[in-house]
Amino acid sequence: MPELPEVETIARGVDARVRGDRIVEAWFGLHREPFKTPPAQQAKGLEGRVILAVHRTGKHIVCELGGIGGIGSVARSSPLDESGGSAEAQWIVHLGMTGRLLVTTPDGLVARHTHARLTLGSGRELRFVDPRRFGRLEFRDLGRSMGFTGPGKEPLSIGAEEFAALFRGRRLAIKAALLNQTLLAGVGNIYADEGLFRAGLRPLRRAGRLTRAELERLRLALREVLEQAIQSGGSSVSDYVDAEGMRGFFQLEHRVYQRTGQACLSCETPIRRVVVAGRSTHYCPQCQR
DNA sequence: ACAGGCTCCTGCAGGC
DNA sequence: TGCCTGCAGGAGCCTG
Repeated sequence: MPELPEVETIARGVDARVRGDRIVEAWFGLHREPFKTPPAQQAKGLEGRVILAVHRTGKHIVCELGGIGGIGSVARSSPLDESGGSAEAQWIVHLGMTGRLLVTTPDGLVARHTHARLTLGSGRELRFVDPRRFGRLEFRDLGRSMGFTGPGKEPLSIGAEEFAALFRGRRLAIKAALLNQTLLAGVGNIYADEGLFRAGLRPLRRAGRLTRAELERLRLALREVLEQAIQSGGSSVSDYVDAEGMRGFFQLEHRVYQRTGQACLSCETPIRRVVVAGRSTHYCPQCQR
């Protein structure tokens, strides 16, 4: 399940392969509603545009697109800033649980559950594959709507004060709060568990009851684990692969996630599993208080 | 306003 | 061997 590190890895990989390329043709499979923008409208909006940059916001992949027509936007001398600078449109991809965004050669075998194929000027294709269809695709014309900013704060850059403020007065479990994308954007089930373990905090503690010192441990632990995971190319637990179809390696560094019953790597106490906010949650009853 | 639960969807594992 | 059930979960929606 792609979370911040996996999405970051994919966005970087896609950016490296398609930046400056033009979308010649867009094809969308006719499925019920894996789309936030109707498929026909997306295809119409995408065709002819140059991909200026691809980056991550929370768990979303944002493709910044130039205008239709002239190649002025590619040929510009000043480099494009991360937010897309003079982009005129955006294609926003959320991978859900099982989504993949792949850059392939045109003759590459079309995987089952391929819902979108963007044919690029270079001849390559950008493909969206999503068996479980929890993913979402959205097109935004920036002349008509605001650029995508994401729902919550970025865990890699948020400061201590702002982080603490997110949880103040909240009665829900800290684990549930971490999964709430309108607070922090990008943390999912794996990194919530791993961050809480590294911070030594029990997932069921009420968010608003954590001390300032505990919250600061959590903020730093999350940042550390997310950065390490990005270094490793993400975690491949089910079917996650990057833009090239390669698996990540951070699953080898998981200390609690999906280690129910196994010895804690710090104290050898068996790792416990409980359900919080409908999600399996793994923790060490000895190390986490 | 907030919190918790249900729902979508498919693939896979486990049990009989 | 083959079928069935249950489980995995991000996020939107509904309810209390």
